[in-house]
Amino acid sequence: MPYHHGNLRESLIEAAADVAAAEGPDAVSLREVARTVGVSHNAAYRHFADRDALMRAVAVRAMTRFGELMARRIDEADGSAGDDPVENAYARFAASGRAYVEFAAEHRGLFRTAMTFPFGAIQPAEGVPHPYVQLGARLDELVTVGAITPERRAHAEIAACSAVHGFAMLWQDGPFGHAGEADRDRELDEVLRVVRFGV
Amino acid sequence: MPYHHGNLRESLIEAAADVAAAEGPDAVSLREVARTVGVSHNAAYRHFADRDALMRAVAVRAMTRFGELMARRIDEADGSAGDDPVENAYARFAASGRAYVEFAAEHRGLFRTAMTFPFGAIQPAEGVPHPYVQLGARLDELVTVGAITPERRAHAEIAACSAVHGFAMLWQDGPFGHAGEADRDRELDEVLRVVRFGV
DNA sequence: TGTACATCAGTGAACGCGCGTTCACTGATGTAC
DNA sequence: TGTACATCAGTGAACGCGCGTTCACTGATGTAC
Repeated sequence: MPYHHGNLRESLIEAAADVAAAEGPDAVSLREVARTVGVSHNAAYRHFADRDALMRAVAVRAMTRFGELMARRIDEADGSAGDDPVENAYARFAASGRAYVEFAAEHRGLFRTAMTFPFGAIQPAEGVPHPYVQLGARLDELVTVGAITPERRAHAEIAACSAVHGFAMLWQDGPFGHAGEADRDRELDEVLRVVRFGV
Repeated sequence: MPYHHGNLRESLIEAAADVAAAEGPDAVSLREVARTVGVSHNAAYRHFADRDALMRAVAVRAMTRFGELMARRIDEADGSAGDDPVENAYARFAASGRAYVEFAAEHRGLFRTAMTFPFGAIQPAEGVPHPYVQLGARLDELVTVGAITPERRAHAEIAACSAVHGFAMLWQDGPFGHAGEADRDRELDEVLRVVRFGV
């Protein structure tokens, strides 16, 4: 073990996210995290002012990764539904919802940590759009393309966010049994279908 | 302050729920709860084996109150939509969803505490049906009455639970701004409308 | 190219804190006779 | 009706623990001359 870790800041964030995934963000302690990384418990103070600063850093990383993943998934979906602009807008909308659930499931610690801060308190890194902004942009697109009326946009947003967020929460800890990734995607598609034909 | 409190068990549960509402279930400590109630910190051990037993008792109370509230709201909605059995079934279904959000909002501490236990681990008191069982019964009713097909029932349940649970979560801590009770009910009705016409 | 020195990134001991839990105890209450 | 005694419901001191944080320190690295 070299005296200088080399990448301590990043390693601490990662270890904190791991604890948060398993036991919740409240259970994260500086000492345990430092122990995991193999460093004395106050080496962390070289990189973070205090425990709260570490948790904020975890949340910022979460928002950044979250925003990146969503942008990528939306991009990948572009054009997948053919030439019809309405279908395309729906495909991009569905992709953003799927990315939401994917991130919550695969990066549980990051997601849960970000959720402990008041909404809007944590912004992604420079250049990465906030996930909720991206979701909102999908709805704007649906309006532009004539799929939903401007008056119904706000309601649609609330319905879409609720469904997607609730699904993400309940799939993991709730009554749905979290069978496998394939089942998850299939059920989520059904939920997104309900949202699409309900709005 | 008399030597015998008289109702210590109940008071401890209530105080624990209050802390859970404000700072989350993880932040509940036996000592603080006892302090709040005005009793020495190990008087609690007369009523609960340990901290976990207290939290379980809070969760059981939560499920019981939750189940009672939902049953009452469903009952109140019965007949409110006229004689059409389909409309009546939808009215009862919507009432159960509204009760879900109402409980999560007005009994935040109880709700959050119940949520910390794995799904199904906590049952309501004798004679009170579990909220999710009641929600399921509403869907069965919709099938019986011919409003949805049996094949779509499972999907409808997931969509309904997701939307309602997500709405409850996001209204409080999320981007929706939790304006007032009236706004909440209006928006929730919109979400329930989306679910109704989506399934 | 070598060396003095500032700076950076870590160590290890110590502090005070609130916590869960246990122990030995005491005040209040109910019941048998 | 009075009294002895078991039982119940509380008190207060103490223990050990892991935590966040601070302090004085040291090893490694980079840079000016």
